[in-house]
Amino acid sequence: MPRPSTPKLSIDAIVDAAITLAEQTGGLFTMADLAAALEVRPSSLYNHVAGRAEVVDLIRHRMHEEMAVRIDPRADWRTVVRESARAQRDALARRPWLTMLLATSPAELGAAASSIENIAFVLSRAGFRDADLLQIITAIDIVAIGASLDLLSPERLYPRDVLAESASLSRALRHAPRDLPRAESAFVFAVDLLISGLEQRLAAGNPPAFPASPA
Amino acid sequence: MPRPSTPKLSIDAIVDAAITLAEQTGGLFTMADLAAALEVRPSSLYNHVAGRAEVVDLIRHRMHEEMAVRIDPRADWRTVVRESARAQRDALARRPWLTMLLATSPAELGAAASSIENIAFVLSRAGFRDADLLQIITAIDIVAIGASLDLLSPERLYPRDVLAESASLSRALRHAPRDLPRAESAFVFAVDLLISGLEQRLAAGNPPAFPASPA
DNA sequence: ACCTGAACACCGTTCAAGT
DNA sequence: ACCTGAACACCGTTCAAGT
Repeated sequence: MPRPSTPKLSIDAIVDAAITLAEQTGGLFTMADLAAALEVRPSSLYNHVAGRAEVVDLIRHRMHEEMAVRIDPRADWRTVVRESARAQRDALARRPWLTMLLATSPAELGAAASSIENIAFVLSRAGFRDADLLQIITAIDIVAIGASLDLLSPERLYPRDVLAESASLSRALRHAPRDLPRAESAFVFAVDLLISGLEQRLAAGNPPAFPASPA
Repeated sequence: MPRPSTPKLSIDAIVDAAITLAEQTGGLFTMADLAAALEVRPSSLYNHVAGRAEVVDLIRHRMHEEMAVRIDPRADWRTVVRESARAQRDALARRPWLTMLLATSPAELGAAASSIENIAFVLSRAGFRDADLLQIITAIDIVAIGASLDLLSPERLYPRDVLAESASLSRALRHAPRDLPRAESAFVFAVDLLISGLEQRLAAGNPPAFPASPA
């Protein structure tokens, strides 16, 4: 029974199924699996999308929408930095294997632009130099992306025999906090370092060259 | 002429060719291409490696070796942090599309363990708490990995029409430094922020809870 | 021990045929 | 307009056959 009166497929349904599939299998989906999940033959998909690459693009677009945070332009800049890093990391952390899709995303940042505009506004008002704004925003990105990839690493990073010969390292591991997963607490720690560094930069009168830089 | 007196293939030759291929094509290699580059039929490869997955594992191992830095245990901790972040990012930056391989690497950190031991030693001697060492080391990782992925983003991130409506953002872009590529200067900036944050943490007497954390 | 050619299942994609 | 089945080129992998 080809061509039912009401279409079985839609772009949204395809993207939904692809994301669900990616979540279940851990990052890969085949057109065959995608078709099966939608109870359709593979060739039917091509009536709605140009190919697998377009499905990936659509997923990417969906993720960028998820990452757009509502930033209150009157909030404290520390809160804004912390919350935007958090929102971005959480969106990636929910599907860490898709981080790679985002990293290679060309320009696609239209959806996120309004939140970025707000971040830039808040930072600017807080007293940061125009010349630093892009770097600060990118630094937040870097930490969010790096932290979500870090999430793919196993909880125990070092084999036992390595630790036997590494006094400082094994001491570090023995004393590491256990209330949160390693990747989670490291993310919070890194963001706090970032904010603390920014505070110091503001306090130092916003120097053109970063004080710690030339060493 | 099958079976020449001297073998045409070796594991090292296969890994070398696979890396070269990955560099040229931008991250993907097929067994067919790999065989062709080695002037051999695809099936020959299976006399030396179990399959494509093992080649990927071998590449990963090679990269971890490259990332192991010689750390002078007597150096200043700031220098150590900066140099180890740099070494790790550069190794990834040379082949950014392989960063994903590293991110998912299970445990493989034997090769890097001695440099990490040295970093932990230096940080510990500088006065950082045992409970913070793993988080500091992971924060360095996060920035290095995030920065190398950032390298895959295009130089111009925001489409023109977006900028028209974003006053602060477009002002940020106009004033952004142009002496270095965006990804490069953002990496240096982020590492400097990290170090600056760590300095402040030391100066504050190494508080158990990070000062900036609860907000 | 190691290279080869033929074969397999699977992949993404195309397209004429149906309604 | 939209689903289908048959077909294509390509992929990773296996294996008996060669030396």
